[in-house]
Amino acid sequence: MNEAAPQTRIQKRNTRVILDAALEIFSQHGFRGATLDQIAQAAGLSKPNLLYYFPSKEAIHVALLSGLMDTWLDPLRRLDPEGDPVEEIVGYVRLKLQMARDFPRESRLFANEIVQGAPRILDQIEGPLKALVDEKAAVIGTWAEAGRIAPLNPHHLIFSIWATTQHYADFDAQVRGILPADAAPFEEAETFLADFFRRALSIR
Amino acid sequence: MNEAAPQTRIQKRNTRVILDAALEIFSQHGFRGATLDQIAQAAGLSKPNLLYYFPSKEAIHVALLSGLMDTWLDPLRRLDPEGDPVEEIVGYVRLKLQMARDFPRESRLFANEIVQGAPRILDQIEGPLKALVDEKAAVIGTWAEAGRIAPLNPHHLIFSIWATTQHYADFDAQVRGILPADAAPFEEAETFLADFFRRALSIR
DNA sequence: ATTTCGTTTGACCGTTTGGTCAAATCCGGG
DNA sequence: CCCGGATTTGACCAAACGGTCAAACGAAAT
Repeated sequence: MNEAAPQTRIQKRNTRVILDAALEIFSQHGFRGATLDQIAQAAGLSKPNLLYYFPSKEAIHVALLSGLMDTWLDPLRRLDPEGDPVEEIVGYVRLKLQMARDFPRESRLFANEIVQGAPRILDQIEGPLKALVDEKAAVIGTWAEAGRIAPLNPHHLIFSIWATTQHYADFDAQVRGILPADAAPFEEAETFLADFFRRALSIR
Repeated sequence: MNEAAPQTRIQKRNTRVILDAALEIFSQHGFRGATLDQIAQAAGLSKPNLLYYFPSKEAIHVALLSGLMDTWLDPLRRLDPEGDPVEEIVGYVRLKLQMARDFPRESRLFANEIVQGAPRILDQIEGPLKALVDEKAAVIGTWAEAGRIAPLNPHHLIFSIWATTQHYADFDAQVRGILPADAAPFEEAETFLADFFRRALSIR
């Protein structure tokens, strides 16, 4: 079997269906809390059929995580060293919040994994993720040194952006439990976070 | 059995030992990922002995969550309406960050629970937690209206404090994977967050 | 029509898991 | 020292779980 090149279109379709179902289940229950039967049912397939496309439960999980990592990092990659510093960062905040709104399952998948020590993706964190963050932190650092934004630790600034935006996906249950029933968390958050980061960053 | 008043001192000791062991295991693996055998071993007791003190695995989990909720909310309760607005809020940030540093297991326990939809504590969130947050948000709201801090949505300001501080406990694996090996995440975070919130809040 | 290869499944297996129970052990008060 | 209730445990159970396998099915090509 040629693993590098997935062949038939039915194979492509089923792996997609499986990964989507697995995302739904894993993000809701975590790796250990999810069962192959649940994933199989959500995918509309039988359990042995799942294991025809993926060798194990863990293989599905790993495939999900590494396949999603790129998408997840994309907004940060777009932070432009040539742009206006405050607008670039606030724009990144907005993009990240939109991702939390539009892809909450992906956010919770990572959250589940990292809260439990990131056993399956620690190497990806220490490798490509760290490299990208270091690169962009350096950009923000030069902005700070040039006096174009407030002098704040760039790495921790990035952490604060991740924390505040992903909060609305990962802790959705808490946010909605506290806000009034008719509130629109993500719309309110967009206004708040844009103001908030703009105030913290701009030099006056 | 009188449930309202735990009797013997051996009962008190063992329930404490069990809850501490359960905190360790649940916070590392989540509810579904933790096993009674793991908890029993961590507590130095046999599995049937655990179930002599608690009727079920879920009962241990619930006891932990509700017992910790009070402690967890204490810093917010101390936010003083009569104090200096910016200093009160920055002080709250500091306290919350210290809790993340000193009680990461508690933080991760809640994180695990809420990420998965808070099925076991949704009523506590919508009840006492919401009440306290609404009360303190109102205080912050009057500060904002009086022009003593920047005009920011109080509820979302509180969310941003929770998100940024708990991030260092819940996503510790990621933070340490990205920061240099010799970094001191919590010390850096204290400086960063104090500056950050002070800049965002203060009127200049 | 037959071959061939990709796909699907019912039945099954060994292990793990939460929980039970009767019997044994411990321990303080009389 | 003895008694009765509190405590502890080895043995056990049923269900759930991840995973296997041989057999059946499907469809396209010859």
